Amino acid sequence: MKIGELAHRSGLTPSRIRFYERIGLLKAVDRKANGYRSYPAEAVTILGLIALAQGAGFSLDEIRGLLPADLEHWEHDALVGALTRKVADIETLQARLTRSKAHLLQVIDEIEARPDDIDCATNARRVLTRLLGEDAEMPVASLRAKQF
Amino acid sequence: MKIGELAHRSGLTPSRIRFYERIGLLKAVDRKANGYRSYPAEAVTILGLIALAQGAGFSLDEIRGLLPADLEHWEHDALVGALTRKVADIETLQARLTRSKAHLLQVIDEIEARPDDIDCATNARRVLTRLLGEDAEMPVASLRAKQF
DNA sequence: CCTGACATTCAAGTTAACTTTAAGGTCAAG
DNA sequence: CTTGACCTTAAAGTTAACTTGAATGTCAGG
Repeated sequence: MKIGELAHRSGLTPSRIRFYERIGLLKAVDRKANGYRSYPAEAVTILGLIALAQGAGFSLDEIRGLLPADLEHWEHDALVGALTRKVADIETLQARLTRSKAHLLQVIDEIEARPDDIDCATNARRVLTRLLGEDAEMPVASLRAKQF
Repeated sequence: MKIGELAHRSGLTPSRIRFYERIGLLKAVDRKANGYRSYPAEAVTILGLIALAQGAGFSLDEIRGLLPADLEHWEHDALVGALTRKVADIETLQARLTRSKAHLLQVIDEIEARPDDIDCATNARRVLTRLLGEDAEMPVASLRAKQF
């Protein structure tokens, strides 16, 4: 299988597949006489697995550390450990998101539920003062992504 | 107030404050005769607000579009709209994280609960086949962050 | 008057995960 | 024998949000 077909079958681009090879995520593959890469059927599975792991929140570096040379021989303990840590990471992030959401809803409420006897400027000051009194959180990259 | 003191009081670095000015997030500030920036007390509030908004998931671009020239005169509708959209974004991300977590836990279980009459390689094939049959998710940047 | 802690600018570097560009080889079909 | 769809490489560009570096200026204290 040439790289174009592998790209088609895995849903990745050829440049991405070559990139993965360059950074050592994919081991160097056989070449035909003309220099073209020639992939075994298993490559589709490997690429699918990489995409899957990425979707679950693993970086390419992490994936490289976990992906075995042979798809049938995994380092169970390292793998289960990494999966377990990722679950914990997700839980941490979920807790943050829950707090962020509650904060945002509170601000929306404070803006919309302003009593008639308080003018906008005063209400703005009030909200600002309360907001800046609480401890701040660090940015969460994924919330700024155009698409997720 | 010079930039060093503002940095100290806001918890940001001077370079970051200058950077915010350069990209138009902070309007150009008064200068002393020697060229040093001279900030009003309000600047601490503005920077605190920017950091807060970042923590809630807003990009600097988004923040620039929402921050008013005068902290007491906000564009209520645009602001409430943006806050509401951000809440929706958070909910979308939370749903994804919940699915990811469930997937990870299922994989952990399939690895650990392998029946004694099935060998590792067979179990690996079984898990892989099931995994790659499901529809994949796109990467979530925040799960790969070193710190969050 | 000198030293050290500040301040200034502009340009370039950082990170991750790719894509794009440029310049060129291969090959089947018409 | 030419066209177009592939393939190759290496290097540079992309994005966001900063930081770092280089070269230089300012100023208060001893």
